Amino acid sequence: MDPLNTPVRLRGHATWLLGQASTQGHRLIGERMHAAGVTSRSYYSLLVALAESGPTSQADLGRRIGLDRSDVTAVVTDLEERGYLERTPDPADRRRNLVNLTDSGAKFLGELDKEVVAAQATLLEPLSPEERDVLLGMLGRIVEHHTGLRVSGTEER
Amino acid sequence: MDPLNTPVRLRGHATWLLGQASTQGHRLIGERMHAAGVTSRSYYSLLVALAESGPTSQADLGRRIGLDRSDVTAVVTDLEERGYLERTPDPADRRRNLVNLTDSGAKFLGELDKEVVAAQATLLEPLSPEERDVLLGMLGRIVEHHTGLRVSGTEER
DNA sequence: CGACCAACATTGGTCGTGCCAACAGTTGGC
DNA sequence: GCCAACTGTTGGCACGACCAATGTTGGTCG
Repeated sequence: MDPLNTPVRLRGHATWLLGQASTQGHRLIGERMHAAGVTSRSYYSLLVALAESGPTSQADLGRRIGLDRSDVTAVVTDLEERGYLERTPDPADRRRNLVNLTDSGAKFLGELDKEVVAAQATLLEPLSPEERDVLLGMLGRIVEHHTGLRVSGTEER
Repeated sequence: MDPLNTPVRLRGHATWLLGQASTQGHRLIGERMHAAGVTSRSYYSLLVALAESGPTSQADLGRRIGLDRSDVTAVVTDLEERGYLERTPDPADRRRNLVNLTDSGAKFLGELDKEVVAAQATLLEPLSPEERDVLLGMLGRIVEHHTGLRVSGTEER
């Protein structure tokens, strides 16, 4: 790519800028994740969701992070083989697998988390702390508006 | 996806918000493009680049919009079959194809442009005009910082 | 109680996009 | 005149998103 000659009309569109910025962010995260031994971002999302909710079914995990059930199966299988989580049949509902985060899984998530947070800082480097807040706020409103998700305003007060 | 239960830790990350916002933007554009008879965003990018530069080689087009030479070939072939552009061998350099935008191609680009601009407005709906400028400015700085592209500050002065 | 529909986990497949490798033809510099 | 670099083209791989079918279990309604 030759960024210096990108068409002016493209550079001015919000969708193009968002796509570029998103790509850069995913690139930064991808590099750090790969160094930590993980190839896909889904792994991190799934572990985060699991840590936040406690033991849950795979379907629930998938719904919360926007991952298809079939893909959840693959990720869970891989993470289970690494010893980061366990599958146990739910005694209350034998259709479900109760997915459980192990100690080493929690530790691994901690490492990934450090990488992810560091990637955020690198991505937002050219912005001041105040600007970063403004940016996150506006992005949150956009996402909220188009998905129904409540992103901002939940932390404080 | 169940956006209401997305893990809090994910929702706060800039990369996640950017990814979601970018996805929404691409979805909006995709819908409108599909209605206009085009399946991929590359078509629009390529036509824009071509309109801005005048007749050029395929390699040049690809470099400017970040598309691989092989993929450029496919898009150009398709657009040529639709009559939106023409391939003519460059007499000055027989390796190259001079790609030329036809009248109907320019007209088609005009239609696509309307859709794309409308999609921007829909995406940024929850933001005031001033906020949109701020957002585009910050995104531009991020992209510029990580790619070397000069996005902002070129129009005015 | 039995019949029916919905949800679960799993397997297997499709599709779009980005990217790389190889190729033959061509150019320009040394 | 030679060799490195470039061009367009074909073919392929990888990855993510997505969908369909299957066997199993849960809940509901007659």
